[in-house]
Amino acid sequence: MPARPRPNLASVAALAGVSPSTASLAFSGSGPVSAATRARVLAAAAELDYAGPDPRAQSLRRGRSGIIGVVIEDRLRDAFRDPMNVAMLDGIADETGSLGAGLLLLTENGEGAGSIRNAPVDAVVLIGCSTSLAEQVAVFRQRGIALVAIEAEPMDDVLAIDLDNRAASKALARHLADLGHTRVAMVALPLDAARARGPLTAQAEAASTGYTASERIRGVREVFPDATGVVASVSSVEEGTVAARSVLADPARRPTAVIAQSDLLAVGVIRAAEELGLRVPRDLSIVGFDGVKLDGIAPHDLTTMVQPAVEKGRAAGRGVIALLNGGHPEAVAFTSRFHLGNTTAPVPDEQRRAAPS
Amino acid sequence: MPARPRPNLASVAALAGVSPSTASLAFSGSGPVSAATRARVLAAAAELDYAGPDPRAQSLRRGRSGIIGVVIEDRLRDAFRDPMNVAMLDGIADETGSLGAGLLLLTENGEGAGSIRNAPVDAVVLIGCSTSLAEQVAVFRQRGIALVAIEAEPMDDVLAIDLDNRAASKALARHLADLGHTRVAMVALPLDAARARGPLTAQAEAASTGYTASERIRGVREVFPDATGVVASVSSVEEGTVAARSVLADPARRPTAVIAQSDLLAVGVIRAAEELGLRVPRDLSIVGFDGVKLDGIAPHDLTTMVQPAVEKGRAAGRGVIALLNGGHPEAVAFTSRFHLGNTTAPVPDEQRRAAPS
DNA sequence: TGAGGCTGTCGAATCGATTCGATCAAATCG
DNA sequence: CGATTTGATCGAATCGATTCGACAGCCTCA
Repeated sequence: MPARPRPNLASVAALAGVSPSTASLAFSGSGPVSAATRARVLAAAAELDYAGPDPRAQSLRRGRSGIIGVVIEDRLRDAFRDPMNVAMLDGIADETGSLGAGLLLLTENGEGAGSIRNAPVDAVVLIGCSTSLAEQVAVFRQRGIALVAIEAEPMDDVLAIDLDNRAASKALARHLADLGHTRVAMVALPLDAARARGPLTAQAEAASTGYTASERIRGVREVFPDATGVVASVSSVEEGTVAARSVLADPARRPTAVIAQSDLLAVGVIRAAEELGLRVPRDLSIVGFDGVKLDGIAPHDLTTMVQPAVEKGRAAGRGVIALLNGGHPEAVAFTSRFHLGNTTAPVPDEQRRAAPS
Repeated sequence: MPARPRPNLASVAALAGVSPSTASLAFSGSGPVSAATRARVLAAAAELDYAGPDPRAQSLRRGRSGIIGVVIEDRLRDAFRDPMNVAMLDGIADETGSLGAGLLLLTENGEGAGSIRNAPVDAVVLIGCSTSLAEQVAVFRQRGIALVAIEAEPMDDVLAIDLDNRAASKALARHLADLGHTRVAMVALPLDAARARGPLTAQAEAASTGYTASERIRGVREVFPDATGVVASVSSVEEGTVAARSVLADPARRPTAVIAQSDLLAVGVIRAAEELGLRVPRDLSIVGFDGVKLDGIAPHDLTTMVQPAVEKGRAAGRGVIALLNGGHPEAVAFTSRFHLGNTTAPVPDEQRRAAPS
């Protein structure tokens, strides 16, 4: 067998005795083709083992690839550990699936071939991306690729899907303030692509490119201007424990409340507190963010802000579709809902006295 | 501004005063081009706001899109809830990332435009796919797309990455048998794409298209031919609880041990057992599968088989690369490792007496 | 000085399909 | 029965880049 070349539409057309244009119509179904002709074309295709029009050629000709890129500035493993990201992805898929488009996972690290800038996508959704992506965004814009960003610094020609991170964090902080807390520490999400773990210094805060983390910090600072904190390297329970250990290490300057920037981190903080023999919420109040349904933390019920993650993804998906249809969708802003659990309590009297020292 | 058309390589070349072929060389970097010429071309590109060669055209010409499809026969939300799937994905990305290729998430449900069969991918990795995908696989084969399947029924021209599901499950069953258990129930992974929850009937078992689930059942049956069971609709803690409730409902015919087909399900079983006031492992032994690092189940330490999920993904990724390079990689079979936790114990005497009834 | 080897550049074919306008036959209408 | 509409099919241009072979200079070495 001489390993004949892969069949193409032209060869199928030739075998069927029709022109390529007719064969194309027979496959796409759009256009007047007699039933007999279509049958002949399909038969020829079957005989040649032809699988249908080549998607690559189609996408060139049509100018559409049917692929939507999702830029995740993180290792897949880390990104998907956070249920929020998965939920958003699912929301996007929900909406764009009807369009018959697949989601292409793009991570920034593919430095080699510059995979991000060379991806044949029709649109791109940026999830939790830092402003350091500006360069890539510029390329997408040049290419005329529709852009949607979930929780990012506002950018021209980028449809923004936002969350009230600042106000929501402020509400949590206020809740703690109302309970009498004054010594409050934060466990923050990564501030930049480097994702280094460490103390939350003014310097690190100023240099932050992480929009979500920064906004949440700002919200807290509106109530507790001088709150200290540490930065986690990823949103996970383990990382929360590690971060909390350093926050709670010194009994002398131990905070009475910890504001974790995600529920996963918050659970980690609870674990660290338990390790140290602290009772939650009696000795330490803890709040999270996201509203993940966590299991395994019973009897605790985390006080947190519940955010509509799937809805954010859906909105992004709808935005993509609207943009691809030439529409001008408007930015969407979601709000979080306060959930009062049992991980916060008033500051005990002896702590209260110690506070102003 | 007359909204001039998007620039292409030809227009850039014209502006730079060179031929398109030279301009192409200037961009690709492969080929002898004088520094001066390259600079002129790049300057022209900048002036026209040209973002570089169009990926769609490149992929047509080159016959490669640089995209690797990952077929997940499930809703994204459900698939990514299971850390095993995420780990595999991460492993794949690890290896193929060097190739500068992105991962395209393909779910079977995109019935509309037939997105799966029309995806411009160079290779496809099937994860946890049932044999009902045979049709799609045939299309990929026709297209000359490299195929790798993780845990699937062996197929021609599909590189198999396998796990010792049957032997591993048998080992777990044997462990329970050695402890004296005879009344054992299974909580199985979904048997087909329908993912219906329900009892594990002989009929359902025979009709199963889920390779992994079937293999694990068979392994158990080699020790406990008559074990009963239920089928879960997805691998998650909640679903494990739901499934376990029905398994443990009737005190008269309650099993003394439950074999869950995933650690997530197993944790769900533990929860259900605790709900019913059963002590684990004293009243009920429980084993899982996967070796997920689960938190929040302390003081329990699940007895399970630890499987190398990331390594499976890596092997798949390497297989993809080898196939794309025209190689003939060999099938890989991974083995699981037994982990003895504290969720299994000998059958108590009173139960033992009741058993032969 | 002439043959041979590089280098830099260009022409033209090619990847595989889509689509607009043209053509031609058959069917409908007045 | 001639004119017009309708339906099916075909030709040819087009999408945007890559790449092979050819060609012209220029340098080197005998």
